[in-house]
Amino acid sequence: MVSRRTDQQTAIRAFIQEVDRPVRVDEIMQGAGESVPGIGSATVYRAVKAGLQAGWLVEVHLPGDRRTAYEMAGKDHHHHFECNNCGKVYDVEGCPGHLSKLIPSGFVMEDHELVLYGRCNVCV
Amino acid sequence: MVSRRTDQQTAIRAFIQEVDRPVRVDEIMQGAGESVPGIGSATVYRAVKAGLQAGWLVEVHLPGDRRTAYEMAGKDHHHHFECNNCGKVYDVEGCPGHLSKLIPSGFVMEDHELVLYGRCNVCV
DNA sequence: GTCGTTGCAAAGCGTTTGCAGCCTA
DNA sequence: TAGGCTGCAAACGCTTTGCAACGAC
Repeated sequence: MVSRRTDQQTAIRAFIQEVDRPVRVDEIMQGAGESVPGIGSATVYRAVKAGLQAGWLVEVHLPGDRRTAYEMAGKDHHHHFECNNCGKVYDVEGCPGHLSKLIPSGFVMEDHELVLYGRCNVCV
Repeated sequence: MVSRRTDQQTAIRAFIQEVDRPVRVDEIMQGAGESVPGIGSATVYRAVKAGLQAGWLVEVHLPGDRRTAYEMAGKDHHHHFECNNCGKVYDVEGCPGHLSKLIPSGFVMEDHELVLYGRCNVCV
């Protein structure tokens, strides 16, 4: 199975790369749809799944939102900030660290996920 | 609209209180179903929604799981630990703190959510 | 021309809602 | 008895999948 280059795939990847923050499927459809009108949701879902497997995309799960978001992989370790007003999600660099001291003895920590909430610089 | 006490409501609340960790609707149905066989999912969904509004329940969102979990409200500030092996979720006391220093200037932090992953003491 | 890709529509999955009958107060 | 509560099934929103037409190579 050799993959082929199509306008849809190109537009989807270009859009996600360009916005540089986690985006959901509906946003991708809208964004990539400006380059390729009429793009179908199944195509976007298939593209992000392929991106995840290929390793250039990662999932971002936002508590309270049933819809999965996606962003480019390969960034430095970071977390996310969701604006309580406009709903946009931003990357935040840095990490509190030393989290393994929080867990009970006998448990082993392998990873963590942190989401901050508040108001972004536009909505303050 | 005066609420009435029913076996289902009692069983649902008793189960959630008893397990003392976040549980999903399917788990509640199974657990409460031992006291009240044949309990319907709609009843559980309506009960947890009522619990949220009444304030004795809080939602717990687990990244990567589309299903919302619930636990008793009123606990001290805490976070959650999900076992990568058995999938169970445990409360972890404590908090890294000083998170507002992570966000860009111009942003205002109002809240945060942290989930740790790894192996619980049973699955190590 | 081959066969991976696309868009549509149908199917899945968790959750919500309409409704007739049940049961608490 | 009144009207809130329950279970069933249909409806919903997001995501996945089947399928015939399309188009990259």
